[in-house]
Amino acid sequence: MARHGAAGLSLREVAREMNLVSSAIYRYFATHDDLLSALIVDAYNDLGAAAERAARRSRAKDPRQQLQAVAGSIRHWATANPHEYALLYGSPVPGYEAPQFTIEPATRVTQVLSDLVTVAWHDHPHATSDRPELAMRMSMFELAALDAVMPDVPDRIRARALMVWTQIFGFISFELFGHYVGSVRNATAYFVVVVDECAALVLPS
Amino acid sequence: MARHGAAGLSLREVAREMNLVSSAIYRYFATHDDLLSALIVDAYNDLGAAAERAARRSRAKDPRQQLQAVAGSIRHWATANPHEYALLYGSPVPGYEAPQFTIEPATRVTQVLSDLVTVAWHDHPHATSDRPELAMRMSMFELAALDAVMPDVPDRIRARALMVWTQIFGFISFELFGHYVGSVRNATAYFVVVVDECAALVLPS
DNA sequence: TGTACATCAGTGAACGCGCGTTCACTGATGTAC
DNA sequence: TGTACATCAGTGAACGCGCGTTCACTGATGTAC
Repeated sequence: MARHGAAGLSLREVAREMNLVSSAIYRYFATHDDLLSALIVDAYNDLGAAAERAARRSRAKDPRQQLQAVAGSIRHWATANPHEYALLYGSPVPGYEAPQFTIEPATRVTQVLSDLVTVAWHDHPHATSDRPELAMRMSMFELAALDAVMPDVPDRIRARALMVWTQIFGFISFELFGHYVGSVRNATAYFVVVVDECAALVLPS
Repeated sequence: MARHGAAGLSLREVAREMNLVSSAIYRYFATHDDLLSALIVDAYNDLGAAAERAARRSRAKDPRQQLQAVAGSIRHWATANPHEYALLYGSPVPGYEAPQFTIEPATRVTQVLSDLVTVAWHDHPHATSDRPELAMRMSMFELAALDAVMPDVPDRIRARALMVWTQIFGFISFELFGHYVGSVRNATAYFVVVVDECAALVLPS
């Protein structure tokens, strides 16, 4: 229903994009925040579906290429839907608190990355490079939700998987929000290099 | 002048925080965008100064601890000034195009990181771990402004320095914008681990 | 098959609000002679 | 030392605009008998 207007933040703008009068929105959503939540859920599902599709299509390839495929699909989605991306990963909307039911769609894209790392680990358990200091520090912080997400994967790999997740979205945010202007000339090529460096952190070489 | 109101985006809000009537702002800034630019420049300088201070204070320590100090100071500033951080690194303000003179203040914090890597490289030129594939890919993309920034440092280290920069700000954005809720329990401890992993990428071990 | 009524999707006018911007003004401070 | 005038920092009312939200409404579609 609200699929068309996902670009804009304002209720009236969304209505306009759907060729509706502003009050007609209240037929579907009780309040502005409800509309926002629906847009957010829609966007998360759209992104999640894109990542899942990329993972499915690259299933036969080696883990590194799978990561490239998934990361590339995330970046591609973000570039194609910059407003939606900013809605999900940009500054939080002031006064808006995301309700519980937005969490599950948000985890879909994360799940894809986690599964990739988990499968790769199970296939080659000891093949990932490691540094002892990191393992030592692991008791200092705890990963909560990831307990269920990456079963049997050691904490140091989990910590790095979270880093990779951060790196990918940090890259996309920097690129879309203009912080690479003047520093990176070919963002697409640089992204491939970055993802490859990430792969070295969490995947068997 | 505008130092007090750096938290809010709206001209009237800034005026309010300075205990001024909204029209009084026009004594100092011709338009809303000019005010915004001034706030942005102020915030970049504030952040840059904090990072420079951290670098100066940790000059005697080893490169890894210097990186921890600088990264920690960036995160500390962001946590203490979340609105300013969002203004600089969150979603771009719609319709606002940052003028040229905001670029130089923006590079201050980057410069601190670059200098750190450069000095460490010059002290121990061959001590940084390396992977051949990365060096091969380097011809595919080009770093522009960094030519002047990290003299004599090889491209593969430059590429990683940019990754580290991205990782640090990606982390802070994820933390401040709520994407670690449910995944990371002790963000401070995890940040130390992440920065240490970053150090392994660009600094001599 | 035809009439009566309920449901549904959307309209259009109106509200109060905060916004950026303008404009004529006030009153304090500084400078000239 | 005192008066006259210019400069300066800020006031306060007003403007048009887009916003979220309300409310009574219209007209098409579906259901009951």
